[in-house]
Amino acid sequence: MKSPNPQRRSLVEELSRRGVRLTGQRKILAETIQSAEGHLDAASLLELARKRDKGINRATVYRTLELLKELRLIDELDLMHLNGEKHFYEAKTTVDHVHLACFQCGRIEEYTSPLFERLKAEIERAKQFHIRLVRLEIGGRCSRCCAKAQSCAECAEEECCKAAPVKPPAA
Amino acid sequence: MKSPNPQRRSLVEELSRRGVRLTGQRKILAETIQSAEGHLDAASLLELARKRDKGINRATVYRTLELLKELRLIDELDLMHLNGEKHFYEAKTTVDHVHLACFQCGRIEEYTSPLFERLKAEIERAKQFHIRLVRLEIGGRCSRCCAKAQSCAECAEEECCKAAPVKPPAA
DNA sequence: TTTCCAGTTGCGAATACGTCGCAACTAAGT
DNA sequence: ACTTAGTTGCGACGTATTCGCAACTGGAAA
Ligand SMILES: [Mn+2]
Ligand SMILES: [Mn+2]
Ligand SMILES: [Zn+2]
Ligand SMILES: [Zn+2]
Repeated sequence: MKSPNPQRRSLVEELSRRGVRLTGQRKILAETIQSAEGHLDAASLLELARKRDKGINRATVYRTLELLKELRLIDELDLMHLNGEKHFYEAKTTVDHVHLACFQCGRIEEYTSPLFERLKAEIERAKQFHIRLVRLEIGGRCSRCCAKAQSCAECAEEECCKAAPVKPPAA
Repeated sequence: MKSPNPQRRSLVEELSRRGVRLTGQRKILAETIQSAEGHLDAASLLELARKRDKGINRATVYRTLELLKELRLIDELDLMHLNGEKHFYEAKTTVDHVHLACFQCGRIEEYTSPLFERLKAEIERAKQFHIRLVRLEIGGRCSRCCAKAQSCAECAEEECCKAAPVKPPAA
């Protein structure tokens, strides 16, 4: 579940570079997001941040997430609302990635593709739309859960998910 | 803001075809969603449905949305949470479409592309992931708002959105 | 260094959105 | 018509997020 691409600068560096006031809370929150292995929701972020500063408040977490979103240093995700309506956050990576959420086991996978980049470029051209951020989220059944399923009874009026052979992405 | 592709059957037809109990409320809600010009949130759907049956309850709206989602007759959208955390709903179309939300004017545009279809196919193959539903949402500035902007001062450390010439999508 | 203040924080109450349990109701099969 | 499993209305509840305001503080200026 780790990001497929490294960030150029740390979130904290990026904040000071942009003249944002660097409070203790912001440093802790930014570093916590950056070093998290997965995708954090606001509550988990608060919990982790409190290990470093017991006093950090929930409102500050939300305000900081808003700030980082605005500055496009983090992305906000739904992850298919597999469990409640909360949102998840991750430090932006150098190249956008797709999120795949398995409805059966809840695992989240990530995927990048030149085809995704081409699609974005096409949209900008065709619609003359200036893209600021992109979210491609997919729900379904992961390979592991597909393999476990004996038949495709769960697939409901649809061709089996085990049919396709593995093949490397072609741009 | 209307769907770019027609549905094969009406939602109500689809419900009875699948042996779902057809209550008055479900008929009204399904028809309301289908005939809506835009993307409805739960509150708007309730309001519209109440024009036909004053008694319809909020809980029924949420339960029906859940049902229609499960049956994959509607899609759920965030539309970039331009205004609150609510979700939006629309009848599924024959081919998936991208949603483009303008942060400046709030307009929602839709877009389909063979490239999008190719990307989905690639993901299914490469990750052996059985896709059940897809949500590609993009936030940025629409062509109208790009045209209105004198300079790209708002674009913030980024190339201007007016640079690219119009070109038809190439699959 | 010390001063200063715009910007930030903690707090608790408020809001927004969605969910639940349960008794009353109804679609649809017999 | 009878029956009953599934559905609804209702109001209370839960969870995620926001807000107003007084106290605090980063960092620029003196
Ligand atoms: Mn990710
Ligand atoms: Mn959402
Ligand atoms: Zn799985
Ligand atoms: Zn616009």
